[in-house]
Amino acid sequence: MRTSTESTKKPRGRPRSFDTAEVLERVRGVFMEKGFAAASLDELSEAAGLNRPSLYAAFGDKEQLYIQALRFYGDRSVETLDKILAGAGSIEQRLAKAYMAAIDLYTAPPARLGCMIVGTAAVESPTHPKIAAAATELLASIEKSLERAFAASELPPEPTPAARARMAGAILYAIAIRARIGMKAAELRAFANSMVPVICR
Amino acid sequence: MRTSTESTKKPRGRPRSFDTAEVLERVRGVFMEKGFAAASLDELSEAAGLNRPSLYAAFGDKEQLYIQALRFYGDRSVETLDKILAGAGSIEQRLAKAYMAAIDLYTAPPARLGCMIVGTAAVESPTHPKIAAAATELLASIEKSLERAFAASELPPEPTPAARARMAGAILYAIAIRARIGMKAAELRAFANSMVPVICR
DNA sequence: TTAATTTTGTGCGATATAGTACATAAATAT
DNA sequence: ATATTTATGTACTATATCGCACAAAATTAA
Repeated sequence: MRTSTESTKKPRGRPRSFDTAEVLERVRGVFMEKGFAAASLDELSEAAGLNRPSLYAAFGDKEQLYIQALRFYGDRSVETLDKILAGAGSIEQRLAKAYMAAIDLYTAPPARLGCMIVGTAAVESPTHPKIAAAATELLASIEKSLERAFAASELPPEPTPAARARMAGAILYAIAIRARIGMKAAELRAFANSMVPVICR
Repeated sequence: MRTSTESTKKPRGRPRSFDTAEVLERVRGVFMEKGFAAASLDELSEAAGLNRPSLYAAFGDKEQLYIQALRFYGDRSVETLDKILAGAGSIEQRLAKAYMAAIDLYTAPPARLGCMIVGTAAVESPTHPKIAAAATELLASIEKSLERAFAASELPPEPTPAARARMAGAILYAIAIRARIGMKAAELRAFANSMVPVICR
């Protein structure tokens, strides 16, 4: 019986010369720096290490490629967030840890590119409904993850877990924006740390 | 003696057939919908009602045109914000009013395009330093405006006016992002209203 | 009226860009 | 071995995009 996770089957034709995850990661780097529209397929295929026809055959057109890179990035981010929030320590400590990890990612040298969802997907949303849908879904996942953490915490019930999650999410998005516009990591960390007790009051 | 505000002098050659403010406003609409890179000069000049060479002569290249539209938008936004924050009512009421005005702007039909600074300028920042500089300046103006309002209020001094301003600004940016990704005005208003007492505690 | 000055608009050119056709290469199935 | 299948890479096409040259138009200065 064939399951969808059965990956040890030998494919029929010539084997691929690339690893999907690595290509999506490299492609994501170009999209993150330039945005969707300004990233040319020449740059993308060069960064990916394979040429345009192979890109098209494997991922479809530019929009589909972008969405796959976005989902790849977003899913891993949500996973990381979940792991940190499910870890040890007080909710304040875990939230702070999540912010620090996000800031590290958003300000990773050499450039401070922020978050792909907030930083480039949002711009394309009005003209690319599929990108908007993916971005909406990912932000919802992030806030669900935060909400679960608040719901499982011993905080007062009054600002509801959902309200706290919206607030914590808003701070995260603002951090991403500020990173991309040029704010340094140290300043971002100070801001995030100052917000943790406000959210967890 | 000639002052820089002396505008009643008769210019020398053929008079312009357009109003600068109106052109910048129309151009801004195109940039807001498509973003910087995806907005073509053909679309821009058509929306502006004048042809490309006139656009170039009057505003310079695409980047300069974008920056002028951004500044035009940003300066007016800061002005409006200042006016609302300097108005009557408690600081809570004025902050809420400022958020409601921003949400009206961000969700103005037919599309929900959010804020030009947060929504499109941030994306271009890594590749266009001049746009990054303008965006940084404008966000600083917004936060200065908020800070002045908090400093003049009777709130407890403990979260400093600057800290409150960073927080209020972060909420504003998150609203802009969520608007552009598709969140409805009613939901945004509920979120903003829930945040006002937290900021003004 | 003539010269000087600035704006306008048609049209051009160089470049780049998205997407694809087609022949070649590398693997498995029989 | 031969056929089948999938991936690769060169080369191509159609389009569109940015920026500008240049002549005509509209105004003021003299």
